[in-house]
Amino acid sequence: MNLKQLSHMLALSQTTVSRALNGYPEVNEETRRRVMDAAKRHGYRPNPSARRLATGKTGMIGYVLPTGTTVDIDPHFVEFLSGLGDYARSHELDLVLSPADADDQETTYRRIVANRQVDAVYISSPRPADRRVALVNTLGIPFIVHGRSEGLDFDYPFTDIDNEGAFHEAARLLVQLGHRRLALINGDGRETFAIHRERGVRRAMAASSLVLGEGDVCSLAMTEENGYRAARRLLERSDAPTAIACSSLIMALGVVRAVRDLGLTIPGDLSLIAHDDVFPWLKPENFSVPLSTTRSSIRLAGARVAERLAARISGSEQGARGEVWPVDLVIRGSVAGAPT
Amino acid sequence: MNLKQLSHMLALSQTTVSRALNGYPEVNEETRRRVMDAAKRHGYRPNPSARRLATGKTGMIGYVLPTGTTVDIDPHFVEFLSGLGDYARSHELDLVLSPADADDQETTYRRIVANRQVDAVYISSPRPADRRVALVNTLGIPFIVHGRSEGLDFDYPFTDIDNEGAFHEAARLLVQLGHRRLALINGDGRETFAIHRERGVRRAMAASSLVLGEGDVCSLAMTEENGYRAARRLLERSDAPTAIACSSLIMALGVVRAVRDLGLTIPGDLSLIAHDDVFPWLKPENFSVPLSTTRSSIRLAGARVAERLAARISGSEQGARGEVWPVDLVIRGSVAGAPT
DNA sequence: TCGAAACACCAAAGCGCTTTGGAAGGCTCT
DNA sequence: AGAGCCTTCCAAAGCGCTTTGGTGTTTCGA
Repeated sequence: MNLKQLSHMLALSQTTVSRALNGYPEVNEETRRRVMDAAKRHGYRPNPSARRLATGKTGMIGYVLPTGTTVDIDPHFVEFLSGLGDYARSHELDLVLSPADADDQETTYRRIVANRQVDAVYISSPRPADRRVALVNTLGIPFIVHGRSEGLDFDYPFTDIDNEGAFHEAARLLVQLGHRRLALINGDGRETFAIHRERGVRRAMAASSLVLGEGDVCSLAMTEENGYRAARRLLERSDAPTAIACSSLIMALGVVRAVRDLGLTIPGDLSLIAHDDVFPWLKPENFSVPLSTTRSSIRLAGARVAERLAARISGSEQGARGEVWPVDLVIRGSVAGAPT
Repeated sequence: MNLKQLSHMLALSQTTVSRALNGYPEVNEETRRRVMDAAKRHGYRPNPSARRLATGKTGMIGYVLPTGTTVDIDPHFVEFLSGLGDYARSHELDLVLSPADADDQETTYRRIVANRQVDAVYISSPRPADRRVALVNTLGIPFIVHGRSEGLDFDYPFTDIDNEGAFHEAARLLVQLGHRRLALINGDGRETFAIHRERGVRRAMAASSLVLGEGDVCSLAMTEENGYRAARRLLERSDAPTAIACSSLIMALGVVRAVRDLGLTIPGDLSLIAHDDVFPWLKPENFSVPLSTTRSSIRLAGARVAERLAARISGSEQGARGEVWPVDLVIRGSVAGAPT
């Protein structure tokens, strides 16, 4: 059932039927009702390929997925996706993932924009002076950055959490509890979020004339194994830290294992605070010693990004507004005063 | 730069240029070279929207993503996606995720097929007599099932791992080691993979005249917390199992925690074998007691599914061939003879 | 009563590609 | 030399929608 058939059946022109269906004003309400009714009754759905050729609108949002045998997709991605999908579903949006060589995403961005494959894109895990952000900005496709870049000479729309503030608060608490030697087990140091978190810790320490030494911060991919290795390295030093801030729950698993392997205890020998993106399958309160966390639901962020993308597509959002969400600090058993 | 401009610039018809570019035989090789050359020089890329309207081919594969605030996307998904993306990238395929109400995926399947939004789809986490499989089969779109359904009155193409065989082997080993009371901490019991795994365990036990009691199998969503709860429930019984087979590494984390909480040890009091889908961020060899596993890379499965989908789209694969991959049994420190 | 504005509708021209149905020219073969 | 066949190209008709640029009919103010 296509438009021609439907309009023929209604003894109307395609123009009128199309307009009736798309809510244009220049059509009699009575006629519109007839058209709407017939469309529903015959299950008419405009062919998206045709509509898309005519309008350029696709009803899809895009994401360039870095791939490669050595590239691991972040497990956070799936939670973000949950939120995004949740919103997208209620607005009849689809998401298209365009796999790209991790080292050459630019080609793919150019392709999807040139081909008008999607109405908008989002960018995640941005880095300082991120070239992808600069690229999509000049290409002129609507976009939202999940996270922030830095040092770009233009403004752009983003949704981020207050990573610096979160880790500032966490470190401040630890310092207040008497800890003098802190360490940070961070994510990939090239990403902005990691930089912000480090900045937060440093700022809190500086307020008490403490410094985070070169060896006190580990920036690694967020795996359990890396958490373990980093913790071992830190804790086996003679001036081992008495408190650690950790960028992910998964790494925290490794930290806990290292602590146990070394015959130490939490929080007796080490206080630990980790960032929690809120996974349904791994909860900080269920750690053998309940884990204090800086908490922010990445799923909600996904929904929000989708919402803003939709708003940008429809034109109801414009400009380069960035929004920064506060992060909760949740205290549980894994922190205590510094050992004397 | 569109076809009309390009053909005009070459003083050829659109027909000829189109055919030259698409490798049709009825065009002079010399001409083809000229066309190809000009196309490359001017960066001509056929507009996919137009091509798609004309041919119906989209260059995309589809996946219906169940969503909802109470629905959690499996973290396995992201690993599968890695593999899929890896293959898709090298074949210029994109993946479109269509979010759907988890309780009504049928509408979405019908929509993407009716709208010809994708060339093929894959279905994951199938259940016995899965309606989605039946649906896409009748809708006539090329598809591959990742996993298997059961009790369908037709054959269909799938790629699955030998879940039954894997858990049969695991249980057989445990029985050989003298264990008499086994338990299974499984995934969602409505899914085929879970049924197969249970079947494997039962078969191995039956061979030694053992049975898996009603209370010896827990079928739950694969979270750390559920692993913990299930293990506690099992281990606090007077006739606690001396060996557990577990369907996921994440649940195994919970099992290990429960064992520790109860003051028991692995493998002294409990032998544990878990299924490992091979996550980069959580490895069985890094468990405090290295975990024995049935191992199968879900990432490779993703790549294989993509490969088969591409083959089906191009027509080079047909029929309902199902393939079942063997699973490795990897013995590590978490298994030992039954306590006496 | 007339002209203008408002209303309700339509024919046809895109959007940019593929594909059908030729057609012109050169070749072979008898 | 003429029939028949390749080879190589082309004009035009789709694909199914939106949108432009109207037309005919009412309504309304002056």
